[in-house]
Amino acid sequence: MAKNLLIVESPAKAKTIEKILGEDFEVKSCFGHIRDLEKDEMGIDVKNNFRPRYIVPEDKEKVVKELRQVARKSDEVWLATDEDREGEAISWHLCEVLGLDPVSTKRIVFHEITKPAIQKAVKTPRTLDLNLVNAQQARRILDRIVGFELSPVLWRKMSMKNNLSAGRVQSVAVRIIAEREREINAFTPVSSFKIDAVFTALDLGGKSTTFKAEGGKYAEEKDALSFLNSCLGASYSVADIQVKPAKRTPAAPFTTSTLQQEAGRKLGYSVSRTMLLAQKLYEAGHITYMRTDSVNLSDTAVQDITGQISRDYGDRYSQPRRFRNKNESAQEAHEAIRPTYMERRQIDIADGQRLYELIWKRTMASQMADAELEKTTAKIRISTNKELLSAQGEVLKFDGFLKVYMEGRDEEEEDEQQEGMLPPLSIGQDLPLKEMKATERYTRPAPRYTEASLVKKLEELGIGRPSTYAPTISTILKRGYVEKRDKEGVVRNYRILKLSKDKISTSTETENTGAEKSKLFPTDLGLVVTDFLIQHFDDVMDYGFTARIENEFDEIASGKLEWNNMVGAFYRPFKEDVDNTMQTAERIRGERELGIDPDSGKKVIARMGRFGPMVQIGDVSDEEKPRFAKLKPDQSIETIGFQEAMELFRLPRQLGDFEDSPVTVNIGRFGPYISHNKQFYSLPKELDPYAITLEEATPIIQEKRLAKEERTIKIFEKEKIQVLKGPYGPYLKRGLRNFPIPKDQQEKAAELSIEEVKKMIEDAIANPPKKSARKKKATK
DNA sequence: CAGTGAGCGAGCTTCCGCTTGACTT
Repeated sequence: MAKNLLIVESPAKAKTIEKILGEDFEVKSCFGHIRDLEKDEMGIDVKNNFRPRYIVPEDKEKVVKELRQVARKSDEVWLATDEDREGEAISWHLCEVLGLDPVSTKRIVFHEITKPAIQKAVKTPRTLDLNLVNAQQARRILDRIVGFELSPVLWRKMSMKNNLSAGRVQSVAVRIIAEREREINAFTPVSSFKIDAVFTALDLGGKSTTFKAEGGKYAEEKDALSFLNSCLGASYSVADIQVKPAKRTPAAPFTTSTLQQEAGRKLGYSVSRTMLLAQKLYEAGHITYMRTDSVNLSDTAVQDITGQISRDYGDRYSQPRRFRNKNESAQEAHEAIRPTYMERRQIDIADGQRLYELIWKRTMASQMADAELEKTTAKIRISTNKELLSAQGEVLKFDGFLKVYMEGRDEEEEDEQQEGMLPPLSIGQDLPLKEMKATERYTRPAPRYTEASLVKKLEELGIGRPSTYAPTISTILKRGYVEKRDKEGVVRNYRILKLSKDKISTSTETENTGAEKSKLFPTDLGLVVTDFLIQHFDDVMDYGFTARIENEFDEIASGKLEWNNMVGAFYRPFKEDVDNTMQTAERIRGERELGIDPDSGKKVIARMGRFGPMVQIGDVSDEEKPRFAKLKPDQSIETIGFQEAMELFRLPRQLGDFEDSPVTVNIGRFGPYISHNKQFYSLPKELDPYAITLEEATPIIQEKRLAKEERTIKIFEKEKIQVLKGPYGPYLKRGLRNFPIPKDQQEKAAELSIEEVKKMIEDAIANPPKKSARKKKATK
């Protein structure tokens, strides 16, 4: 048995370190936190100065048991958890659980897993920083208080009884989405007319080529038109040329958040997919740790990278750089995300190759030379007019880092101006005009968030940590506060005024606008809950809340503040808000009045109901019962109009009784249908669900029933299994699902026993058709 | 693919951050 036990957080790290340290050390991993607050009564003894009650969670018992065994047999235990607040706390919990003295136990840290770094760390151990541990406890306890006090408020005040939750991170994440949505809803596009002209000139080879120049913007069509009019009969010449050098600098190597953003933009991955693949790459030893907020590269890594650049592209392309973190809250326990060996281009993980390549390129580019450009601006004079047109061109003089990598762009950063090449021009040169246009362009609202741009925003606000970005998004989706979906655009007209061959013509064109793919939309539930939380807990919902408490955690870490005092100062007013809200606030309904129903004279309101967003005519206090209608999936309490709401009450329609049971028409997920006696009959396309009568409906029911009888071979009433005749032979139906009958037994379908049928269904479930086979069919 | 939508009240849910497998469909 080794003399020393060294404990790290990650098992992948443990393996490598054990090789480096040799026989004197046994290296074990604790798999992150090993203790957490008990769930009963928050796990906090509020009256006793917020004394926390920690327990070892069930899934960590095995790990702790093993660590205890090894620790007992070792002479000395070394704590080598990550160098940040959480890591320090994990080490402290290890002391508590393993019976080590927190004042004398050896604590070491390293930022890279190389032989010299680890040997140096072992030579210079320190002891636990208990102030830092206390800062972590304050963080943990405060998050528990916020989450476990706010969530029950929602359970009490929301009529929807699914498991709602609120917390310092998730609730602000939903708020960001909600506010963007309202910004978009409130946005009114303003149009203006942008002038651009196309000229012809000779290129370097003496061939005729065209280039574009831009003019001014006009708010009104008539002003744009009068400008074009003023250009009739004009001649054009180069008034001025300016050439300026410019450069572009590579982006820093990846952190968790930038990797998630870039993988989203370039590969279309969700943040959880990115993290899943990155985890695989890390475990296989291909990349450094994937949950980090540091842009730092170790010295050995920089050597490896610059060496690779020189070999691949020559010394001119190599330019070692140090990147600094913008974000002060970065805790820098790890390096940036980079390949462990730059010479490795291909990896054996099929799914991970594209992500690996992205990381490889970004890492290479970060240590490469700037790209050098030459920007040319030419001013073009109009003989009949004082205005100048401006043409811009860009020439890449030296590609530098662009040789391997170009950072992707978010929608909001996109500018419409794209710079191409300009032909050689000289001052005074005459330019023949090919055409000039004034195109109507509309202002656009800020785009909805993608998963990755939400992560970016959260990081900017200092909310959440690399290990929680992906889980936070999963949580707000799972709770139904937010949905990820596409939105179809709407068609809009725009005007074009064109000057060509000294004549002006006008036309109206159409464009599709507002279409979005895979974006985050708030649900009515998300909007209503966010409003409620802001109304009653504006401090916690504030975008600056996390930053403010982080400052206090830092003060605790530096010994200037007692953690219990800090938590107490937050708790007292917060708890008062919670108690007041519990007692006084009404049920959350998110109510909006839409108008008055002309038939009954009663109020029409949209609100949140027991089963989700709904419209209601009248009130429960009225003599007559109120009428209710559920909103369709694409409708929202926030935006539904009166007419649209009233439409919802046209269905379902009761047509009358048939065979002593009511016949009802409605529109379902798959189109209009009739329901009768718990059976559904779809409506032929030519029949209008709003106009169909009982006389028209009954034949449909009878026909379908007849057809069904003809198709039925056998029914097992008790088990609700049917044997049916299909176009390809007999098959089984249980509930809504169909199951095949094996070919050799199809002939005796009518004689099948219940045991045989049940077995067939079990077999079919156990051996589902292969995915690839189904996919092929679907794509055909 | 129904209709439900008030309120009562068992017994349930919930946070953030650190780590991976062991599960099922």
